[in-house]
Amino acid sequence: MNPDALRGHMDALLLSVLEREPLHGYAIIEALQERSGGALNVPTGTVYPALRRLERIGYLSSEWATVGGRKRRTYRLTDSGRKQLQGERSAWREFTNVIGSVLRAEARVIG
Amino acid sequence: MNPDALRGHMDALLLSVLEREPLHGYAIIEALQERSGGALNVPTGTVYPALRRLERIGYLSSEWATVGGRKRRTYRLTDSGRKQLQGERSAWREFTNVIGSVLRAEARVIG
DNA sequence: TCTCTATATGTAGAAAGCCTACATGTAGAC
DNA sequence: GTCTACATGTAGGCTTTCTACATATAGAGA
Repeated sequence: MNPDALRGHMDALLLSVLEREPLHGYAIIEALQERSGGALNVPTGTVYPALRRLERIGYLSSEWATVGGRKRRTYRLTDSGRKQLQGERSAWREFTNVIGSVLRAEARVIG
Repeated sequence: MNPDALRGHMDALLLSVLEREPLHGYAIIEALQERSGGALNVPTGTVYPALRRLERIGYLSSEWATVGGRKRRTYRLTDSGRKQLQGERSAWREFTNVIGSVLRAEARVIG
């Protein structure tokens, strides 16, 4: 998949995988792979800065934990983030409808 | 619609509106508005550079014409561009499937 | 005539976000 | 001792879209 196509949809993906339960960055990357059937391989250089950005905005909160001798920063959806996720979902539906309507127009006559 | 969401999909949109017939830039902008039900208002500063880029790549060819005293640069799909459009369409389907599968996963248990 | 709108193309520079590449460190298997 | 999986992070580059501006003709209407 063209990686640039993700632009502007990363937030929706991250908020979405955190909807069910809090996860740390590495687990988020794995969750994206699983849920996408292996299609999404988002690099760490994309995920970690994005998570920090979402926390700065207020959609996520984080706390450190040590599990099996390894440090994890676990992210959790805030109320604001949960609300935002709803907005992202409806924006996604609108987006696909709009682009889809143009791509499917093909030889159809408009007017 | 969040304008940044268009990133990476502009090419598909432009190639798509040129599939039926050659059009000049201004008409392309109008066609995008019509086909999207008014949702797509792509600024000239986006369209004109993008068209030149697509021509440089080889997906489009262009020629000048004068209609009603006004100069138009009319763009037309090349064979390469027509082929690319097919690729853009299947990439779009894959893209929506992948993102959609993550966004719809919600409370569903994976595994 | 003057003005305003629609038609028509284009550039410069900013903004944003995703990517590549690199840096660092622990745990456990072999 | 080495290699892989786990785990987080930064710096800088790259691409593309956007905003704002510049330019010009045609035609309607006052």
